[in-house]
Amino acid sequence: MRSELEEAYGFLFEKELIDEIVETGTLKHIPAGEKIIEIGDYVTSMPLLIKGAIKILREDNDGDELLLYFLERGDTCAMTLNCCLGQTKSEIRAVAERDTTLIMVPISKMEEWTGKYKSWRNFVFESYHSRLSEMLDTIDALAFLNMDQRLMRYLRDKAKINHDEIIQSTHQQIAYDLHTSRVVISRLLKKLELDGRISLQRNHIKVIDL
Amino acid sequence: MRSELEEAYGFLFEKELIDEIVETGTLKHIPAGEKIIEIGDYVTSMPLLIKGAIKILREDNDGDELLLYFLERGDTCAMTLNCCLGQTKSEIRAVAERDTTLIMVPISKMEEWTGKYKSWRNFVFESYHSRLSEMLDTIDALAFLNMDQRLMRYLRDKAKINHDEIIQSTHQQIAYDLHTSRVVISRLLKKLELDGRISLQRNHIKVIDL
DNA sequence: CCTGCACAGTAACAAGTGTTACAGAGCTCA
DNA sequence: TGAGCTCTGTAACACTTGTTACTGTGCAGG
Repeated sequence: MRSELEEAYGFLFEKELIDEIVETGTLKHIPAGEKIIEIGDYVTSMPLLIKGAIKILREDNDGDELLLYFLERGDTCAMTLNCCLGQTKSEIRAVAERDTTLIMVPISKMEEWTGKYKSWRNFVFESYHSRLSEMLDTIDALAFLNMDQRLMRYLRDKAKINHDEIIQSTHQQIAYDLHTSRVVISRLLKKLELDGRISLQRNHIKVIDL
Repeated sequence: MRSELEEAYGFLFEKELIDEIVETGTLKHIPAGEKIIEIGDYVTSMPLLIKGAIKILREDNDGDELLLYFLERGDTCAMTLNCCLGQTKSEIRAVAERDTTLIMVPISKMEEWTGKYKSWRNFVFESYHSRLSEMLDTIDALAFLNMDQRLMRYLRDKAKINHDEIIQSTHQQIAYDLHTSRVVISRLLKKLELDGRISLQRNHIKVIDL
């Protein structure tokens, strides 16, 4: 655990803080596709992402979903921070995008470290900062982009987060993430293929030039 | 300044912190409609809202606007916090929705107080928390609501923030905030009037039941 | 009072997106 | 090999939203 923690966070946290994390945190492996946090869950520990990737989803009353953003190594979930500090239920769902390794830190330590370690404070603020930026990007996409551009952005992000130009998704899964219908995605993907920007196979998409 | 500060924040901050704010902060009055922060500005002090209301706008490359949310007394702008801490340019525009009074606190104090005062830390975290929640609401509205529902939500919020069921706006101004066209707003407002939910006059709208 | 302007109402049409329906292609497993 | 399933492609249509154009109304200033 220590070595993994040092690799992902060593340049951020001082040694004493790393020691405390190793002491109180627990390592957790999550296979791809598995749910990590569900809407309405009470969150009692905060995840530090060591390896893998997580996608954060919003859901409305009718069960319709929307992808908010992805998290990578070195990230934490500001939404979870939010819940921990506010002692409220989770407003979002978190799903492992790939096989993922986390360190779970009990929230009881949060307040203590925030007063004690400047590096921890900076990390928490930096997390909020990143997450606000990602939310702004999401809002921009929703407000200012058409579905074809949102789809391109999605494919770019997905290829990047998985370090793979082959995207293993069905049209239906993409439609859920973008909160639209499968037919719309098929239509637009076909158009992107005709434009030579992607190539389509059953169950996966190869990004060529987006 | 002290009395106003105590009225708006006294229940939050300890006396020593209030003293420091009084010492280093400057009071600022902004008339309704005036710009407070422009996109791209470097932000060097943090506003504490004493009186009035502010609206926070996002803009895309074509100059199209979108209202993100309103701020009221006791709020601060997490976006500004963001900029201060990250030393980056403002990603948003802030405009006085009504005549507004602020206390501007230089960012140099921020880091110091964050280590020193637990109440300040809580306030900053609480601000991030509120703003993330508002952003989530905005995303929900964009992703899950039709324009008629977004318009109703807008009118409700606007009436609430101004403590007035008369909304002093032209259709064009509303269209800008919701990032749509004047014709669309006129159409939907007329429908709301026919449903008995609002009444329309030149340059203002009266909320009846939303 | 008249002129000019901003604002609001409305129609007709265009574009983008969502829905329904169906067909065919590819995979799995008996 | 064939049955059953999932996934994809496509057509036809409906709905929401955006655009253009024109009209009328109310207000301000000369």
